[in-house]
Amino acid sequence: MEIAINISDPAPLFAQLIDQIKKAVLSGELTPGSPLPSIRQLANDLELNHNTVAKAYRLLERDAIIQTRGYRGTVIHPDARENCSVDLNEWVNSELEKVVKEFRKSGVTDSEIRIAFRNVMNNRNS
Amino acid sequence: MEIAINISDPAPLFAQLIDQIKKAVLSGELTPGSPLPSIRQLANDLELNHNTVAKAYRLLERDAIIQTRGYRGTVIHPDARENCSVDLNEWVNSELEKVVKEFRKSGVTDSEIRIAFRNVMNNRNS
DNA sequence: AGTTGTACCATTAGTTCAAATAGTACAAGG
DNA sequence: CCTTGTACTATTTGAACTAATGGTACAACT
Repeated sequence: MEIAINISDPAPLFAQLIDQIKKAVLSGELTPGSPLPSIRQLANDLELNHNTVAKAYRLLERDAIIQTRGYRGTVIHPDARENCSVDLNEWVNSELEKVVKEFRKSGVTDSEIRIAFRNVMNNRNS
Repeated sequence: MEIAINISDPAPLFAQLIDQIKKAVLSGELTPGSPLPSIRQLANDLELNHNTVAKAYRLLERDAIIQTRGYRGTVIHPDARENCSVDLNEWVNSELEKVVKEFRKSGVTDSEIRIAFRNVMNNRNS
């Protein structure tokens, strides 16, 4: 499979990686069980840092699009195709939009919302 | 009434102002109808910018703790005392905490939550 | 020995935002 | 004329966060 990273693209590199692998899954180029290049190998080919590739792989595995098997390498997840259309980020987006809309309607300042958000995010027990 | 601003206090100046006026209301030092110094006057006394004081007054009026009457000055709101205990910020905080907790439980990255939040806040139509 | 994913730490550059200051301007009174 | 609250714009300072890089290390397997 071919992966092309565009440095001048404003999208983050790890996000470009995720997008391209998802597209390859949706197009059928990658099917369940298909092996993916190892993190270090891909990082080397694309001239990226291994941590950048690892970040993309970590997120893809969380969304059950790939499966990492440790020393046995990484393959496409059995349910990859279905999970490609489940966008966790869209869910987060719409949930946040609901509460923010309520806040604004109640006259809460954007600045206040941001401060409250920062408080919550700094609480590891949330 | 006496207001003391502490520059070395990490709390923002406008927040210190709000706190002190609220305390004065709760202690009974300021009762409904009591006049407050004008924005420019208070700014001058405390050696603050008038915009900083105006910000505090704006928020106090939104929470119905003071009443601004334009050229007739500013006074304490009739329901000031009751409204001092209604903390809008705490409501915002707990609402946000609920959704963030849900996100984290679903494995959403803090970074992803922050990005989604930024998106929502930049949408004026939320 | 070499490879796998994973988990750290530190650092750099760039962005975004909050807080505060400064200045100007307006209408409505006194 | 002076004051009242209000509403802008612009700017500066500092903090916080992201993305990405670089480096090191580990256990488990070939």
